[in-house]
Amino acid sequence: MSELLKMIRVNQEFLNYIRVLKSSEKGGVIETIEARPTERIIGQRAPIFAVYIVQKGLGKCYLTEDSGKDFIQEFFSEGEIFGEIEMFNNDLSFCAVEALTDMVIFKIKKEHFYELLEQDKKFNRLVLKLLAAKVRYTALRHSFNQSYPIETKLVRLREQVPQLTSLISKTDLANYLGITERSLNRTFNNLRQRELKT
Amino acid sequence: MSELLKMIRVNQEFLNYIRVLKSSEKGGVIETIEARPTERIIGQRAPIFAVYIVQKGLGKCYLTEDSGKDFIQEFFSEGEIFGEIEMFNNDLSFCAVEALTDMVIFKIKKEHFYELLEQDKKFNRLVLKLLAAKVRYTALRHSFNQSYPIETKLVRLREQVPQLTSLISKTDLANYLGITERSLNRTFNNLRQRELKT
DNA sequence: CACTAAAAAGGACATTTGTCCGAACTGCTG
DNA sequence: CAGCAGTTCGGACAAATGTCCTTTTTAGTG
Repeated sequence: MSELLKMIRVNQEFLNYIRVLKSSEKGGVIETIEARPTERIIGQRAPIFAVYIVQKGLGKCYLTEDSGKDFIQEFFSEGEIFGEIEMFNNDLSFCAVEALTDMVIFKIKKEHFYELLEQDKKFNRLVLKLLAAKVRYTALRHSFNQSYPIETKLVRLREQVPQLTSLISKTDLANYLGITERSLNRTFNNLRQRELKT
Repeated sequence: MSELLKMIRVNQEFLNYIRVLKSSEKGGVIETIEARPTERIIGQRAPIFAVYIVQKGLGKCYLTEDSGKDFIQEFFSEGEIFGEIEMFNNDLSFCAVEALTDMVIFKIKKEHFYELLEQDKKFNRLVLKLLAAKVRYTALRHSFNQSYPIETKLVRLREQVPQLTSLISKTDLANYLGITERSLNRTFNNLRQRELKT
């Protein structure tokens, strides 16, 4: 469970297999692109023509509500895929994806993605698996987020990611937790105070 | 989007196809079971040996946090599948599923589910599609839930499900929204007050 | 129809979180 | 190093939500 709730998503197994494919005779369908920090790779409500798999670096997947608030769904890193959700129901993207560090990303065009799904059993199975993991992760996170006070959430994050605040800006952290920066700061202070006393 | 955020999940397309399968020569692998209100179909943290598809009735999928609070992930009705998430990663179930009304449910054992995935392209595609829809739904709901006050959430639900309170108990509603019953009542009262004034 | 036990609702107060804005800090530039 | 612009932080107050427990309602039962 703790593994599953990691805030920074990775999928080494999938990445490995993409690399295998890339160096096979069919590897031509797998392109490589790069992105610099703050660069937007896909936009919210945009039509999607390819899936993307993170090879290196860190990105965020977030959506902007009508109220103007941003909510971060996931931070993803090595092996995480995005754009695939939209492929299956021909939907517009519900998240924007933006680079936080320099990123290197595999890109597979829609038609080739479909081909792989149909013709490559292992690929198909890995995609099923990763979708299931995303459902599970998203559901558990939602439940956790609703059920505990901010302080508990922060403590958990820090346990997972010791370099938390150096990796991720406070604004992003607040948007990931669905709270304001003010509340985030306050909670950090409370924690610090309490830790000093012991 | 409004369609996607329906609180009571259905999947007519999938149900239709299961019915087709059921009356095909391979239909033997699809069993039918029934459940009465309050009956638990799968338990939290239990190993799962089959997937289930709702044919009729209403159920809830919820998980109990360490704190003792219940959080309802979904209400599902016709065509919704459950137990499939656990199949792919060999996990224990993260939700319990319980009947709210009389239910009729298709049941497909693990090994037959795998067979179908491998041998039936259409089935495979439908499962991919439905997993993607679940990710999308879960993600959008989480974001919405974090971003708006209780009142907004309640108003939306009532628009969707006019018979809201007769269909679903207040306790369940509160657990679906991740709030206490007290807050739910208060919000209902506020709404009522305001509506009387106009 | 009065009486009671159980369930649902609501009052009073505490706590948490958000909003608004001024104070403190940072990194430039002249 | 003074002065300034942009950014971050935190104080003061407001609003939302939770906790606890009493009151009210409901649905039986003799």
